[in-house]
Amino acid sequence: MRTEQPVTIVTVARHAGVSKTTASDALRGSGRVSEQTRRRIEDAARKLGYAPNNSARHLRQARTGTIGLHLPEVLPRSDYYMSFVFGVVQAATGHDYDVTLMTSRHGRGSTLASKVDGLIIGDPLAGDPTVETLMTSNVPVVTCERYPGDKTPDGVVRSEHRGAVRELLDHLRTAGARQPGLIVAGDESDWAGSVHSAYREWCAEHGLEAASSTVPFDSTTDVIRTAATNLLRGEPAIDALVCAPAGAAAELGPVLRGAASTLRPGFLVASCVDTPATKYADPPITALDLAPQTAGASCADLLFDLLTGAAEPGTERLHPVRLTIRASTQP
Amino acid sequence: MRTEQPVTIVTVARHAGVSKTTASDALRGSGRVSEQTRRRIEDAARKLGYAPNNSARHLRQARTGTIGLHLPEVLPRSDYYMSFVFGVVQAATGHDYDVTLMTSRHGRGSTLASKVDGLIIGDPLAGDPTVETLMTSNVPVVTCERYPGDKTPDGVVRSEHRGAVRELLDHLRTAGARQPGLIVAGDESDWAGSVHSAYREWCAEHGLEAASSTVPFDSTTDVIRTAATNLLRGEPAIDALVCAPAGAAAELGPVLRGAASTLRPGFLVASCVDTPATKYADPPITALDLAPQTAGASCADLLFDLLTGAAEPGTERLHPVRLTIRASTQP
DNA sequence: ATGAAAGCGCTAACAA
DNA sequence: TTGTTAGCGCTTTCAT
Repeated sequence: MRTEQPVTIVTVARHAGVSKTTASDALRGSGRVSEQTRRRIEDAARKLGYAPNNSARHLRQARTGTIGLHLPEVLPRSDYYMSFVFGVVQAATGHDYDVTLMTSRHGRGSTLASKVDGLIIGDPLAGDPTVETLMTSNVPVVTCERYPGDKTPDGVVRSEHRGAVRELLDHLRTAGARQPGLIVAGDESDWAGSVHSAYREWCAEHGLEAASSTVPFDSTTDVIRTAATNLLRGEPAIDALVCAPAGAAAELGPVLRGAASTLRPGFLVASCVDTPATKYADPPITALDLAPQTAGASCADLLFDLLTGAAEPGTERLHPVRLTIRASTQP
Repeated sequence: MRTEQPVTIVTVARHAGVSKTTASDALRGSGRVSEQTRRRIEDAARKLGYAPNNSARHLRQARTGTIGLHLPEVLPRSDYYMSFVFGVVQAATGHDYDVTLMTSRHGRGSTLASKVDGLIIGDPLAGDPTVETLMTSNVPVVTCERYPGDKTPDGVVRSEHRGAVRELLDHLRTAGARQPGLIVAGDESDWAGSVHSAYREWCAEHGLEAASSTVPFDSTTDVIRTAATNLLRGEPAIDALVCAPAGAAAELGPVLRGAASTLRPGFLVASCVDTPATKYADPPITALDLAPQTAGASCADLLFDLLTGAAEPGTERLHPVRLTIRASTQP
């Protein structure tokens, strides 16, 4: 039965014998009405099954109560993003905001951003036209990791990837690795760029030649395996492999088993992104835990602070990353 | 500079020298205005950077232009859901709907559903209180897979899992398996229930004793490995293992390598859900491709049809599933 | 402590 | 083909 006519705030007000205004104030707890009438109004609302009309509310308040979330459409190995999404939704919900998803399929034009109060962009890739459009919208934008393009977002949540990678490399060295190689995504993302340059820097400091292979951001396992195979073939001295695309290290099994027999035994493997796949690989893989869910929540919190004025435009917040050592780096 | 006053439809109308209504009609292409003035209005709109106010539009039209998407918050092995989400968003965007995510953290009460025109529930689990609330909302609901509770949703997109599982089992038999075992999620989800009962049925028809182990829907790899180990220990005759939780088969490596040495060689493995993890496991694992992205799109399409009256409440649409044979079942 | 009135931006109904 | 008017449901002045 979808014929029942909608319950508006006037319905409630009438039932409670008060005016629109009083009903509104009571239901939002503005502290303007007496305890007694407030209770009466709340009872009426509950009994009638009143639900506020958000379009009306937002029209009046000149806001939408919604934040947009853009993610790169990377389908393989999406545990990171899924956690990130849940983190954003959880925190946004806590601040009474809804979250609508915008992929790169959403139309261009500023129309996109006109429906939200703010935007969160997870891993903004340089050159993604949708991201470029969103970055120049007139609502506050928070990115997870810096945007490698011209515009600067209003807020950034980022991690000390450089330091974390160095820590990981130091650990490998301690574990006996002499020449670690790197598989890394291209420089479209700030994260991948940081990983790559931290690696090169570390190699230089230790008098090693950097041995890395760059793959596209959304590489499938095929591509990564080929890259690994070629890297190991081209640089026979490599005795440890660090893998930057999320969870991809876990998929290198065939390559590494082959390598372990032709190269030296005790070959080490590590990942720059921890996922269920790395945690439960055989053997479990040492990885950097990027805590995506907390990162997502942090983005939503920062955006909220920007919207309420609690944070200044230009704010950067650091999000902790933790090295998790597992069997794959314990020879 | 966020001080510039907003461009409304009146601004556009004034600039084009027409009335509000004409501007509105022109911009929405109602075919009421002359080609000439339409062009003039569109130019003005573009020049002014006009973007329609959705709250106002939706208030007027008594709809929100938004559909809610609820997913079980299953963090491990989330490739399936991520693809599903992108499918929903893509199709919804095509129909000019936004998608907002609702996890089980969203408050109870009908408030939840009052902000959307319709709901999509991916894998509704019996007993999830949020799902129960959503199911009794007064907007159309589409579920992916049937809801194992009392209420019936307005639309269902589902697959012939029973038939697919039988096909998979037949394939295993052809490949030489005499006694396939099953790891399956509990009956909170219709999908898991179907898989389980199809398995039992098939076993009965072939004069075999069903050897299955039930794990929670959101089991981590730990739990699944333990279940597999116990199952293999308890039923030594098992020479093939079918795994129902998404992608989990790929994480059974250690268990199966152990099994392969103590049990008969040529042990077969298959998964009821294809994911990158099964595709790129070592060896690649035979799996049922549930095509989650298309499934998501299908849900959004059905919901749209229900909203526009193009589909009757109670509609069920079938979504194809394909058996993908890989090395893990070719001894 | 409460009410009355105005108006957010838009579209549908009614005129011209 | 175009314009005028009313009103969606709500919150925010401004009065009382």
